[in-house]
Amino acid sequence: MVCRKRICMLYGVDMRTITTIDCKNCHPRHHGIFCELSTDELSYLNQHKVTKIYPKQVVIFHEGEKPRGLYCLFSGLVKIYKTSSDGKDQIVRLAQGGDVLGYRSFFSGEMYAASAQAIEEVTVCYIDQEGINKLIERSPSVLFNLLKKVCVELREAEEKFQSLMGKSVEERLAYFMTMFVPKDKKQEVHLPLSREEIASLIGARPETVIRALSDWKDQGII
Amino acid sequence: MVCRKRICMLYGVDMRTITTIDCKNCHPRHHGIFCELSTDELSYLNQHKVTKIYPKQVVIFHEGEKPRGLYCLFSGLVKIYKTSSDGKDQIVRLAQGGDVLGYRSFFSGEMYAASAQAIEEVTVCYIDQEGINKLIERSPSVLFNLLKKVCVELREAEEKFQSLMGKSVEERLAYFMTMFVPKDKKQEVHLPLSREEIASLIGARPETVIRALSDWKDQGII
DNA sequence: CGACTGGTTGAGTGGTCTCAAGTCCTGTGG
DNA sequence: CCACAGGACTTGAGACCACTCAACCAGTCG
Repeated sequence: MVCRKRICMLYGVDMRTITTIDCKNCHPRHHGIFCELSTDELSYLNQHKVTKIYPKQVVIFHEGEKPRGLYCLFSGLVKIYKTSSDGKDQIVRLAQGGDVLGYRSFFSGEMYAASAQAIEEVTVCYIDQEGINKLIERSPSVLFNLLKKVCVELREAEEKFQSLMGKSVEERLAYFMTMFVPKDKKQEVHLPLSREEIASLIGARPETVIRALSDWKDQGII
Repeated sequence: MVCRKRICMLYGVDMRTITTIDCKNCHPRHHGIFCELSTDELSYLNQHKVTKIYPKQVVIFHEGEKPRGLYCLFSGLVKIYKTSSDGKDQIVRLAQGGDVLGYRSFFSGEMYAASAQAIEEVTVCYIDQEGINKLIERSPSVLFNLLKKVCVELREAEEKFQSLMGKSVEERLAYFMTMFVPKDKKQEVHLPLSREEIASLIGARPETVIRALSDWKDQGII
């Protein structure tokens, strides 16, 4: 709360609260950790969530803060990043519609291990700790489904690690691109990321990223 | 069951069942996913587990099989590996005393994503699906503790990914070594792994691993 | 002894980083 | 409107790292 107020003051933005999103019709939810909720559980969630819009550039939560609830991303792009001791940011991953932010730290009881910043304007539903606890009390099966989903994410994380470890920058870049262009290959995609941000994300230098992209352009792939 | 019988037949080994390990005194358990069990829960686990000894080289479970229970590693070293379509093995990670094998697949309801093979003689406690289910029924808080622990593991997996992505082979090798020598630096460690296995584990070529190790030997670090 | 396997070393090649310079775009002030 | 500054983007040259391929060594097994 304090944090959000501070952000509003800092950026002088209107942190609008809207109520138009219905969890039942929330299409992006289906690939997040809340994909297996019953209609009853969904309507509970719907009543206890708050929908917020964060403008571009606004930080949703900071590394080191204590999690107070879950952020369920409806639309927009969020970058999750860590700030090293020398002040440089390293992007850990991106989150899109359907992703739930901060659930690792929320459930593990740790402080946030990274910060989250809106890259585009972001619409996000917030559920506080009390809401989650009551949801779990009402239907304990939610807990098992969460465990199931987190185990799947853990497998995916390890597979990603395994498949990218020791691979070339070009391969890592290709992997990253396919994460963001899973549709038609002919589709034109506007990436709201700088070369430097892409480089940070795949653990490379901006120059190398550019060279790979130029090569692909020359070969007509892009 | 079928699998274990087949292994016994294949390797002509005696798959001894011993009952000397008491979960209450199981020291390695404290850094695994069962670190937060109450004494009551532990004694339940103790009554429903089966302790087995797998000799060197024996495969504990195979990639693609359906998980039927959890393997709680007491002592010995296990390699977790995937076999690619061209028949080559890639080592995903190693498991030591205290690690629980196969819990991701067990809870996510998926087939095993990798195989597990004993590198040294291994002592492992097996708890079947029914045992786990009843444990969770008796004390639902177990489920929450499991979720908590898996979330911590997920964070650790992402941090490992982030810190090693794009790093040099030498750095990855150093990371791997510290995982196995967290004690005194003067300690002599016998690694029951071939150079090729180490290379597979850190995503490099055996020659490169050897060169790094030779360098360290020349510099007196090792 | 010869075949085989795992460990080790060397030479050559290609990929990635570093550093540096040049280009394009955009906002700003005259 | 233009000149300019600043930033992101792009390109180039050199150094270094890791991979590939190849040879050699040590031990084991038949």
